[in-house]
Amino acid sequence: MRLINRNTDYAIKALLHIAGNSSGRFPVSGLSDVLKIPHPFLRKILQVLQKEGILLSSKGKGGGFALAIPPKRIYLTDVMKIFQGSLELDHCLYRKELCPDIKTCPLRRKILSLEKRFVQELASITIQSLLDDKP
Amino acid sequence: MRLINRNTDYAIKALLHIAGNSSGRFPVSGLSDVLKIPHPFLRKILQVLQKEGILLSSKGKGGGFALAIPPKRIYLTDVMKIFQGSLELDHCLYRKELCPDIKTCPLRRKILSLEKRFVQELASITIQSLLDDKP
DNA sequence: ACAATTTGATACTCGAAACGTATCATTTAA
DNA sequence: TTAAATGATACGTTTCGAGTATCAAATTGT
Repeated sequence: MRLINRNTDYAIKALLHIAGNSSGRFPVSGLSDVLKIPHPFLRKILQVLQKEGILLSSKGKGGGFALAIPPKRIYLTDVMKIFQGSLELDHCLYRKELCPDIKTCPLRRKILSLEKRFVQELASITIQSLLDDKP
Repeated sequence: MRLINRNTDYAIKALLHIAGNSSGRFPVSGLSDVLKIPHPFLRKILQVLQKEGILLSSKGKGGGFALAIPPKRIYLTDVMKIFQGSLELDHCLYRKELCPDIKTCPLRRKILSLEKRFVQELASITIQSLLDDKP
């Protein structure tokens, strides 16, 4: 079972680093060294975060990335949605289509109710709350 | 996010059908018609459940599968473990190895505690409880 | 002006896992 | 003895996650 994929994981690590070291701009090269994430891969991730309005970027010498919004407004679930799509736990897939007994399937009903609470708890996690938790 | 994969989903559907219609033996052919699951695929799934002690099987004419244990002792999490491996939500993978900052990663710590409660709730679901919930 | 450094955009490769099929052997009831 | 069932296992196909490669555009220090 995979709750967090690598894109999300790397994105969170990068955001934590940026949020925890408030100097101006963070170029990918520095981040990829510190976080030990392949440079081109991290770069693609940060570009996505920029498009989504979570990071600011500036080109050229002295350029790099910085937070576009304060850490307490960057939610883990937002990042997950960006890199992993919907947070729904059950897809009830039936060969490309929705499962035909989506109305009556008791498994689906149970899972949906558990899911709701779980996602609510997940939704309370922000970059700021993770920073606060750091040992 | 994929909580339940197809093997598990099909397995649960089959178990629900068998548990909900107490006649002697259920051959794969009948089940695959009713549940609209490809015959050879379902067959492989039921064979696994037999090996795991959840189903009994008998060969030859009039043969088929039946429950080996009562529905209230067949747990969703057992079936998930059989077909999906460990239930852990976070793997903290870092290129095939464990993430190097597994001790300090604040994301991991948070997720672990949420996970624990979630799996506990999942663990209360049995074939019997799903049957009871049926509309 | 220019060279170095940075991001923007996008196409591509690679491998593993999920999903499903095929086949031959064995058992059993009628 | 034959038809109907499972046992065992190998194979194929598709999808997706993970990571690479490359060219273009912008910015800054000299």
